Amino acid sequence: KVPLSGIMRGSSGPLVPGRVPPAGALFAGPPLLSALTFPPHGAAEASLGPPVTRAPGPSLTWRGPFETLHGGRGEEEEPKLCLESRDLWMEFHKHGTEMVITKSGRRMFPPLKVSCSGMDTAARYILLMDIVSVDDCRYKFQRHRWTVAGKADPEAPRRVYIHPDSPATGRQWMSKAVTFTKLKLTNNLSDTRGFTILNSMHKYQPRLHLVEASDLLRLPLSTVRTFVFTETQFMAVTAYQNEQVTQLKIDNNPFAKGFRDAGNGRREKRQ
Amino acid sequence: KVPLSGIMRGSSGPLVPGRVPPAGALFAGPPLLSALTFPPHGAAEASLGPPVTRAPGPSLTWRGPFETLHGGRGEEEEPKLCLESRDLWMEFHKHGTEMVITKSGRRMFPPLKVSCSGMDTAARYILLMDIVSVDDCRYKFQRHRWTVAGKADPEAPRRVYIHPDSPATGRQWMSKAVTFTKLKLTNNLSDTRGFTILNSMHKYQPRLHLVEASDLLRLPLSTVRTFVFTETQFMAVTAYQNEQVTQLKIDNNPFAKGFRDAGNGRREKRQ
DNA sequence: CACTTTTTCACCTAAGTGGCAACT
DNA sequence: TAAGTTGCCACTTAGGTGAAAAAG
Repeated sequence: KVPLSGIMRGSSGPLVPGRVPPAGALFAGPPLLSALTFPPHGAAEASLGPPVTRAPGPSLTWRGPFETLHGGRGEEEEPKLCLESRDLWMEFHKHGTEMVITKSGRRMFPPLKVSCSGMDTAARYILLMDIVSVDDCRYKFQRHRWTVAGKADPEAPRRVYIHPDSPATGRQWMSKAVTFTKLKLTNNLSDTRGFTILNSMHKYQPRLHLVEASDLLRLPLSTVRTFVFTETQFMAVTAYQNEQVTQLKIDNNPFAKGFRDAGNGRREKRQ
Repeated sequence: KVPLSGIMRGSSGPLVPGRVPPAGALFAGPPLLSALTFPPHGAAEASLGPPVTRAPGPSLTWRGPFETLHGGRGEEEEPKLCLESRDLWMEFHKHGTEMVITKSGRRMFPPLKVSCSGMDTAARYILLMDIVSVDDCRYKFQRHRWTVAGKADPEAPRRVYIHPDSPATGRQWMSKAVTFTKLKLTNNLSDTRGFTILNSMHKYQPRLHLVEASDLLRLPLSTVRTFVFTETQFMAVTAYQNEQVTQLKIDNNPFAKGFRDAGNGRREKRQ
């Protein structure tokens, strides 16, 4: 039970053989930066048809523009990401998920959580998340409904969140569900902490990007696979609009336990 | 004030240009592992003379065995690490610093904190910490004094703690003090979490190692510089022995505030 | 016995919640 | 006004303290 290696990396837990420290040198510089500047909604999805704004069926998974640069890998299995806690996401989704954004940064709830499969156990991967706008509209919430309230505000600076376990081997990614709890949302356009900047009252779609880090030497030709779970779409808000969404947050987020009723776990409907 | 890059790495804060994600591939495997298995106290310091067990003067800084593998860099400046909070360390040191070790892992207090200078702003470095025994003795605390109580117990498995910001550019290391707060000490020989394993009632010396990661391709020939601050030596204990040390901890560690007296910040001396 | 280690505890820090009043 | 945003609050989780008692 003693780890074979005596090397530990700060915040990422024990460093067993295969668990590796950061791979900076090859990652920096213009080539990768551009490779990581994933196309915005409009450009990226144009070739795939309009976005599924309301998703009645299961999630849509599609590939990014770089995937085609490498041909098929023959009989090799394809990496897959499966959304965890899908039931909870669907509960929110059917009411219209809302995520609070604040100046100081706010986590998402639920957090995006995926289980991985089909990866090359020995290959090294980087897992990224970004959030793109779903459409060109600004919304308002009136009479218990979201309605379009005009054209979208200017797009905020694009940010990419690299999962802190990156890079890791396929074996490690597949060994347990991967959670993006630490990602934070803000409406502060001049944020310097790397938080994801969104416009309030706009609709967004989180995306995950899987980058094969073994190909880092030949970036930006790396294989990049993009995964989209439409049931994770949400409206960015500075204060909750739909009180059914509020109640779902209170009922399911441990940090909001203080707002639950003692007995039945339900709060009296106010007003 | 807006970061130039929109890339953020999970737990390590914003990823500005030059702040890079992990560099795994080149880091794993036998060559580096052996390079990172720094020589134990006895072997490493043999050529430099006996360790300074009690340091009346300023810290001693010396270089590791790999440093000589690369010749001098001509007129280039040499990297330097300067210990922060030296006054506090000296307060502890003059009484004989003690650090508690537990099965579940305990932080150090004070934490090792250094400011960096003289680095190549563009080069990439990894900063490591390990803790080596100062001598071959087991100690006991009797009549308010530490005295030798026999020969040292068998050495615990050697562990190395990689600072979570690693690797980063010289510019980044030099931009603000670097703290090793998250390192944890344990006496659990079968620890699987990568904590640093120590023997209770033995004397230890923390060390910092600066590795030029630009040379990763040719490890283990990399330049490694080792820095030792003798005023950070400490005795590993499972319970504090010297009550003056206990009082210094209570007075200075925010987490121990509950044991401070309300008024004067001093607790009544018990028994 | 003498000495060291383990466990549990009250008390803290640090930070994630939605409510709400004040502000724009 | 009406709609949206901000700051502060009580409450929560999560985890870092030494004390004290219990155990070895």
